[in-house]
Amino acid sequence: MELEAKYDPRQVEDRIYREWMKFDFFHAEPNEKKEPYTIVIPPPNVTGVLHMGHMLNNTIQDVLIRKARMEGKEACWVPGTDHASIATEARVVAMLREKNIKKHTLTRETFLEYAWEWREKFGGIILEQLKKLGASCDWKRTSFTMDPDYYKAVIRVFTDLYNKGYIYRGLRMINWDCEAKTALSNEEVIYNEDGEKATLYSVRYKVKESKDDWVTVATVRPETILGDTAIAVNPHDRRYKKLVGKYVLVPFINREIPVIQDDYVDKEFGTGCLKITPAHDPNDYEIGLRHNLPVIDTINDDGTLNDKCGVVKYTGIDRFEARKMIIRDLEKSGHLVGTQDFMTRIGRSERTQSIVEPKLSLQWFVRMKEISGKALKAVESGEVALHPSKFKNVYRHWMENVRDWCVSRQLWWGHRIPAWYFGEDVDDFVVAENEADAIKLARKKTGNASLTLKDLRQDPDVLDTWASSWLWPLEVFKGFDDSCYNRKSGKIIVKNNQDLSYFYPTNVLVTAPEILFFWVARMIIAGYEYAGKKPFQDVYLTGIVRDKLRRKMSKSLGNSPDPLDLIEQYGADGVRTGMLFSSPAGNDLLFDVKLCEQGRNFANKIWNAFRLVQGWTTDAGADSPENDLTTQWFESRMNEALGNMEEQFGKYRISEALLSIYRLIWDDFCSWYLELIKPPYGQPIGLNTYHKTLEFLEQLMKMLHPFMPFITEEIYRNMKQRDERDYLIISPWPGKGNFNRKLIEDAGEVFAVISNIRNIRNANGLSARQPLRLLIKSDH
RNA sequence: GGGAUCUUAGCUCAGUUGGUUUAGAGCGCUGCCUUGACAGGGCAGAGGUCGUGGGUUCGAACCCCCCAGGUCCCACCA
Repeated sequence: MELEAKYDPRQVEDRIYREWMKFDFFHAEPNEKKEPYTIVIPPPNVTGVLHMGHMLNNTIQDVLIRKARMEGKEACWVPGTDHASIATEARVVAMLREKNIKKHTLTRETFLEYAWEWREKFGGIILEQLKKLGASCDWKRTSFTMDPDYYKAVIRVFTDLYNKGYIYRGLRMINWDCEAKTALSNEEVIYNEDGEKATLYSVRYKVKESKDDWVTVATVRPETILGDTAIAVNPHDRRYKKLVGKYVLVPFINREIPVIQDDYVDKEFGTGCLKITPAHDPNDYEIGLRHNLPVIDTINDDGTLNDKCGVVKYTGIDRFEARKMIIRDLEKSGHLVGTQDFMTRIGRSERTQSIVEPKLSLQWFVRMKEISGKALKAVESGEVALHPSKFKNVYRHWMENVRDWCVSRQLWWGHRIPAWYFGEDVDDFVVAENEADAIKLARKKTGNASLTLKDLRQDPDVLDTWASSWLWPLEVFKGFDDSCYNRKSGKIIVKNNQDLSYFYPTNVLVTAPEILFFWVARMIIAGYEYAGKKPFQDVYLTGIVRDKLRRKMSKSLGNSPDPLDLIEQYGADGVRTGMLFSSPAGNDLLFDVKLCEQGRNFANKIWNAFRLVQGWTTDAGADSPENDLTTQWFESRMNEALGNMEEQFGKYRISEALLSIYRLIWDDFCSWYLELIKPPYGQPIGLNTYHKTLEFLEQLMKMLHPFMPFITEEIYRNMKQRDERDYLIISPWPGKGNFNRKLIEDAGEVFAVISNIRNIRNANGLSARQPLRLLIKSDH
């Protein structure tokens, strides 16, 4: 067989992947004779495309799952996608806008039809891309967070949490996106890094029944003045002692509001007086609660002022336009006493970029403190181990200060909240898994047995995406299936079905630190709450993929290479090793295409080593004691490296494990071993040495396979005649072999001598290229 | 403001409980070699008072304190 001197991944990778698929090597089933090894993929956004972060993340998962598979474990890597409610809805809205269709002109049903259509069209792309990377996922288990069973599970869990008292509907200060008309979680609000320039207005309020006494406050949001219900000063501020208890008048409308004392107020800031607008500022809201202040909500959902503001000319005007008008009017009326530039941080919606308004709103919340206790302990005690462990501190800090989780989103794409309203009162609702149950409950609650579905209105909102993805490790194994939970006492406990009891808890979760709280912590909570068990043993937190200048890779910067282009150019093997060459857990990865080039070069090096060995002829008489010694040395060296790799894998030091095998192959095998045993051109090699060399090559391919699955499989299949189903991907991981440290050390000394000879020859202009054994003979 | 973490060769990072590390790797750099697997190759070499200043110790890159700088997370000031 004549082999090309250049290894071309394009002629190998797709073919090999199809062969693996043909024999169903990726699929795993409960098998009591084998130990399970499970990974669930962090489900990418269903409409997303592969980016460099995915490449890194999924390469690591594939390395781990392939190694486990070779170790004889029942290796199950569950793939899937996330419906990603906000992100996907935003994309569908944008797509419709291009067609000149506005979302609000559509019914919910029509909009969802468009969304599903969109999903059908683009939903599979990212999974196909993963196949290009070589991901050996159990595709038969592919899940989607809005699959019918998954949808049911999410609703079931919501209902259960409500029944247990962990979910409540409450008036809370939330971040409001006036453009998308939706609540945002804190995590979805972004702040400009350096802060932003704003104007701080000094506005004076007249003290009631005084001749010319005024109180001056500072504000950057004069439009909220009309919602003021108090002025607060610090209790220790002597300047204002005499004002406390008096009333001042709100400009324009002359509402009488009290001057109160609260520790929150900073004496040093501005004038030391703070206007209190409970409806439009979180801190003011808290102060309002403490002092029983009325709440006057002056801003509509779309950001315009409403009639509660009390001034007709501002009603219906957008808040920023109204601000301008109010400033002009304050100036005219003599209330504005000064302005100054001021650096502040302005929150913007991650999706729409519009400025976020704090707003009081009825939303659904999960009481996090009550259900997160076990999850905190699990990480503290190491029952769930974070890698690197420095994230333990971060995790603890967050869990100890966890806030209630606002789970409702004013969107259509997602799991619709299973609450039904039957009246105008805040308590006129029921929570149930389905309409039939809802009617029953509503009849009971109202005492009206003739109530029908028509009398009920389902909550229009959907659940936060994470309220579905936190069930991922359970529901991919159908944990909330009808047959697997019991409803005695109205509570749900996941019973172990066959898959679940075998594959759960999973072994490791590989994900980004940025979603440690959104997702990882919540999965741990859900795991203990519903299965009574942790969802995974280890959490491997990857770094962020950055460019050479340490900038985060992003679409807007245009500094992110297209992963598929990279694969086309360097092969999946090359890209995988490129990603891994520099990515210790938790450290950011400074990506450089040169690393992929290094990976591709490595593939080529291996290919040529194979080409050399494959071209040899053999002769039983050509074996020599020198060659025997050489094979003994290499065997030792190889086993030493294998031990190192095992150790590194145990600590999730994947890139170091790769470096071990990289050096073993490049330096020890190619540069020393092959050079030492290489027969003179055209001459045969000793039969024994030859067989040993093939054994070595095979073991090296095994050790490298998790990292570079394609080229190793190709060589494995081609190095000798094999059975139809004898593939490297399922071949056993090499057992621990002995190694002779003395032999390795001695060889090191010998090699140093040889290097020295080479140097001398080099200096004398003699060829250093000739086979090492001739070199040694001629100089000794 | 609260917390975490980092600072080792030109770059990116290892250095495990302080003593075989006279401080290592990969890439880069410099020089030399090149018809016999591979120029996408081979060999060799140069490069670091381990951020600053103290301290503990027989001994510190490693432990303690101070300072300087970087990164990240959380909260957020009208």
